[in-house]
Amino acid sequence: MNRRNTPAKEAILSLLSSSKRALSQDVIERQLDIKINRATIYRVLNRFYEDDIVHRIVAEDGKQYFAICEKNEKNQHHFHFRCSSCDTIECLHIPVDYKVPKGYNVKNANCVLTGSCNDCS
Amino acid sequence: MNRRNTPAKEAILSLLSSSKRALSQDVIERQLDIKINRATIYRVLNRFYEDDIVHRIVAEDGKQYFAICEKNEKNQHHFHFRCSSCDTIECLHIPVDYKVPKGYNVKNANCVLTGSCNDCS
DNA sequence: CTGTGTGCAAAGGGTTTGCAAGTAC
DNA sequence: GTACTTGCAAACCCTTTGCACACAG
Repeated sequence: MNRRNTPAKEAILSLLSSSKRALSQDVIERQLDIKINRATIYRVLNRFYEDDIVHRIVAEDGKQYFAICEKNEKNQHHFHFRCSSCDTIECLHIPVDYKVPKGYNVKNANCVLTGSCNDCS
Repeated sequence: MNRRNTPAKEAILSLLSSSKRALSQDVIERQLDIKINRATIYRVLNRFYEDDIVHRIVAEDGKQYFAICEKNEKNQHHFHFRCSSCDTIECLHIPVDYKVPKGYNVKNANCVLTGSCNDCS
């Protein structure tokens, strides 16, 4: 399964790279300079996710948000903060600390704190 | 906005009370003895949620799961564990420990660890 | 030229809503 | 009797899929 470079991928990757926040498909579509189809955006994001280029957060609103994986936190679970006022999600760079009962195996962590951020408080 | 006791509410509350797991609407509908409409189940669950009778978890699959609030953990955020093999969610009774940057205000926490549980490992 | 990527439209799955009929109190 | 509840069907929203065409390598 080879991957090809296309304008759509470059645009989405560049947008994610320049954003401090985790973005959802609709926000990405709105912020892109070029018009890219909804389905294409999802396909590109899912490929980035498979290739560990981005991580995916599912928030309380049931929507998926995507953010670039920073090198030093790759495969490292961290908290996310969702501001319900400005409806953005940001990575808090705080590692998630937990212990699970014996026999349990954790593969992924989806931790989102919701409230109001510094700008909105 | 008064609340009335109805067979639907009693049945759903009793099912949630007897379950060790957080349940989604489809599972609730399937496990109920009496037939209750999908929309009604959601309305009852949302009312329970407003009244702090249950808490709501949104998992990576984007679905809502509901579990009875235990007295001693009311308003206390704890981890949840979702087993991707048997597709159940359970409350881990492990408090979520975090600190947020200055000016941030946390109202809710939605923390789900995903992996395989003791039975499925 | 071959196989990956894209747009479009439609389908899918979970959740909510409008409305008329039912029922708790 | 009044206001809350329910069932039904349809609407909504986010995400995925099928298919034909476009295009990167």
